[in-house]
Formats: sequence, C-alpha cells, structure tokens
Amino acid sequence: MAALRSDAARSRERILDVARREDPSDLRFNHIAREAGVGVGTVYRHFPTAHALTEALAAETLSAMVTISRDAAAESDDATALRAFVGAALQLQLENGGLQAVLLSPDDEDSSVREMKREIFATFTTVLDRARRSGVVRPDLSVEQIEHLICGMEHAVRLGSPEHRGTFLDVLMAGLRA
Amino acid sequence: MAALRSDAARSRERILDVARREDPSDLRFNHIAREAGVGVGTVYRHFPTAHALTEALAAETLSAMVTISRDAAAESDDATALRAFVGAALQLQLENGGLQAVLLSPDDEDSSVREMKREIFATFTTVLDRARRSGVVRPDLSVEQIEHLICGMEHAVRLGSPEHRGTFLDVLMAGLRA
DNA sequence: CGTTAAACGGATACTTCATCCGCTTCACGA
DNA sequence: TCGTGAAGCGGATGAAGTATCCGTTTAACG
Repeated sequence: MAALRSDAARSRERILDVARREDPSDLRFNHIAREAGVGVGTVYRHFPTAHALTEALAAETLSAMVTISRDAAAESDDATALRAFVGAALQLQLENGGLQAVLLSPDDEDSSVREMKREIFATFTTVLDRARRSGVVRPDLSVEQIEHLICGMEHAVRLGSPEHRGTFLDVLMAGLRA
Repeated sequence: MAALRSDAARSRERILDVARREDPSDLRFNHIAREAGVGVGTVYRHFPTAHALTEALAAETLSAMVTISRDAAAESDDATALRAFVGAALQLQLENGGLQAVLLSPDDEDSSVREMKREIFATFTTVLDRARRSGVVRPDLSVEQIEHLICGMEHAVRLGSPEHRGTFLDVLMAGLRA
C-alpha cells in the first residue's frame, strides 16, 4: 500500500466513517459521498466496488477475530476452545453485517484481508481437529460446513432479537456434538 | 377473488410461469414482462409489488406444506412428528426460494396465503407442545425461534451444496433436544 | 515559489423502476 | 350476430439511482 497523500487519507477516513453507519448490504455510493462531504468520484476511486468497501470495513473486525481465535486456540479444554471460537465468530459476524460476505468470498481484493482470513481458517482447522480427536464434535463436519452453520445462525438471530444469540449458540453447539 | 377474464387469466399464468424460473430474491418486472410477452403494465396490474408476486409463487408450495404438516401432526411419536415437520419445512423452503420471505412476513396481501400460514403455524404449535410435554425438545424455544432456526439452516444449506441438507437437519434436531 | 503528479468534484450518460392513459379485447344482452 | 361498456393491455415516459470521465484543485518536494 503506497503512502497516501494527506487529502486522500482524510477522504478515505471520512468515507469509512460514514459507511460504518450504513446498511452493509445496501451501500449507496452517491449517498455516502454526500454524507461524507466528498464527490462521488472520490468514493469510487478509493473503493472501486461495493465489495472493496465492505472489505475495508471488515478489516478491523477481522483483526479482532485473529486475536480472539488465537485466544480460543490457547484454551486447554478442546470443547471449550471450539465453543469460544464459534461463539466469537457468531458475535463478530452479528456486530459487522458485512463480515459474512467477506469471510465467504473466495477472492479478496485486499491482501491483508486475505492474510487475516488465512490465519483465522488455519487456527479454526486446528481447533476443530483437536475437538474431533477428543470426540466432542461430529467427525463428519468440515471447517467449511461449520462456517456455513455459523452464518446460518447469524441469519437466524437477525430475524429475531439479538438476545436470542446465546440460546441459538447453545442450540448450534449441542447440534455439533458427536 | 372475482372471476378473471380469459385474457387476464392467460397473462397471469404466463407471468407466473416466467417468474417461477427467476431468482425469487431479485424479481425484475420489466424483464419478466418481456419474457412473458406481455407489457410491464400488465405485470404491475396483476402483482402491484414484488411481494405480491412472491406470495403467488409461494401459494402452491404453501398448500403442499399444509398437507405435509397435517401428516406430521398425525405421527404418533412426538419426536418423530417434530422432525418430520421441521424437515419438511426446511425442504420446502429450499425448493421455493421465496417461501422464507412469505412465511416471515407479518401481513399477507393474499387472504388464502394468510389462511394457509395460520393453519401451518397452528399445527406446528400443537406438534411443538407435544414434543415439549414429552421432554424431547428444549422447553425454552418458541415456535417463532424454531422458525428462525429453520430459516438459518436454509441459509446455511444455500451457502454450500444441497447435499448437506440432511447433515444440517441432523445438527438442528440434535441442537433442539432438551 | 514553481512544477507536476495525485486527488478531487460533479456533470453527465446510462440503467432500471413504476405509472399512467389511449387503445384493444372480452363478455354479455339484445 | 352484433353493439356496447367495462376490463385489460402495452409501452412511452418521468423519476430515481449508478458509475464514469475529465477539467480543476491541491499536496508534496526541490
């Protein structure tokens, strides 16, 4: 990432500040531009596509997820580690509405996003392997399938009240058991 | 529903035939009109909103769901009845991409849709009550929460391959258990 | 300061949506 | 069979939103 000119850096931050408050699944570039006090062209130059903007918004949540996933992996009890990981993923996906799309997207435009995703999936693979070996999870579920199940739970929570998160996480964890 | 004039009935069927083949979450009226060989105005007259069209498409699936839910309720084993109901709901929602929206919508434009939904939810309430009484399901889950969980599973299956439906249904049913 | 490349803004052309109304077709009674 | 009016049809059209392009402005640096 070449150093940004000061005005460019300012524009970028203004745009991100506004975009954070918008519905991640319905980013309107013209509207964001007006709110941010910049021209539409400026928004499109910084973020050529809606997905590029979603990725930029996801970057900080993703960085938190890296930390949390390391912590989960450090947990000594295999079942607890799995629950910590899945619970954190669900929580963060609920907090950042664009995260699901970024996690599921096969090709990332931003290379730091790609690297963080790689680490998260690698860590999860380790945690899941441990859980499988100690027999606390169905052996036929893949990392990908569990990610999809987490996205499904995110969707379910969004349909109702956020306070159902705990219950739905319990349902998922019980369902994952061998 | 006042009797339709013959040309109106023909237009309606043509529109529904085309719409059935489209992505239910992205119904483009102009496109449907062109494909169906009718004017855009005709599409809008028959279906004032995308939701009205989605409802019409959901009607036949909903009618199948009424039958299946009665069958499930007739099942003597409480746990089996619950699984039959949830499994059928998941299956039908996967077959008809617009069904989720219609089931979740609080106000239906079509009265027959409203009536079918009423019966389905009433039947499910009975099935769930039985399951609760015989202790085969967590007592703290409401009909609404379970519907949301089914929608979540639908989402999860759609993210991957349809062949994961069975596995994901198993995960959900295991998670629902007390 | 002067220079230049980077960044900016917003007019504009383009796409898609949904309405409205003059024309056509159907149903029905004579 | 035909006349009549209500119902239905079509697509031109204005509104709304998207993404690009290029003349102007601004930052960075010697």
